[in-house]
Amino acid sequence: MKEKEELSDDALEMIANRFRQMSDPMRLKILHTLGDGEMNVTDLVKATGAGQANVSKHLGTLLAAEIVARRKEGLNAIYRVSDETIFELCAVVCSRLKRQLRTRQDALGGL
Amino acid sequence: MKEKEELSDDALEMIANRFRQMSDPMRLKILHTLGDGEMNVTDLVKATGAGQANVSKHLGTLLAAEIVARRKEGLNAIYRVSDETIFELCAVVCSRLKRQLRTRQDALGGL
DNA sequence: TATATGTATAACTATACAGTAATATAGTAA
DNA sequence: TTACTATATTACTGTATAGTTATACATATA
Repeated sequence: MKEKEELSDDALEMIANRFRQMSDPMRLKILHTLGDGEMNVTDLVKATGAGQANVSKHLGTLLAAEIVARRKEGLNAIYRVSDETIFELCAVVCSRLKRQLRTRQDALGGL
Repeated sequence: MKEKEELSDDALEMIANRFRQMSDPMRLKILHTLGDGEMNVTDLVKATGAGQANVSKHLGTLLAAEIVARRKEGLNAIYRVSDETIFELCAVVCSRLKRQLRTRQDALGGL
């Protein structure tokens, strides 16, 4: 009977790495865009306003982390979100942020 | 009627910042330790094996992000987790990682 | 074949930040 | 007062990485 799940340094590293994938605004933008459905790189470049090389690099890291998947269709590389838990994570963070901001507003009271 | 919640660059930045707080193994270790209950800095230093300045700095950023709270008792600064959603986030990531690793194991099949 | 298009990669720059050592600050005890 | 303890902060170093430019690679088409 263990009092609390122990976390090895390796486990902490893996968990931290997963969060690090989500810690960049541009990657979040790419993932949010892919939430609408699969898309090729060129369209992602247009949708995000980032440079092509930059988008490609972000997709590479997301692919390595198995957060997105890729299929080729002729010249196109079509990406999609393969790990739906990222939306769950974002939902938790978003609602927390909203609550936090609302609390601050309330703190201002009648100002 | 909007097709999908739009996210401003500021919102993306805030969400990314929250994830960034969770993207460091030492901060995760500190938070995991605090999961057992409130603790002062010296005990956190012992529990994590990190340097005092390092722990103090991490606690400072976590405090600024309102993930932990602090109360003073004499010389001691006693910290506790004030944002329980971080455990929710960790739980999602952990179960995802377990599933991912299990899938890879299965991929090896009878090897 | 040559040319154009979509994507990936290499090399580089600039920035952010984790960790450390030394010091400062604040409270306690002698 | 001085000495001690707990915590915070400052200054610095090294490393990781986001973004850019140029280029390479792969596939399609003329």
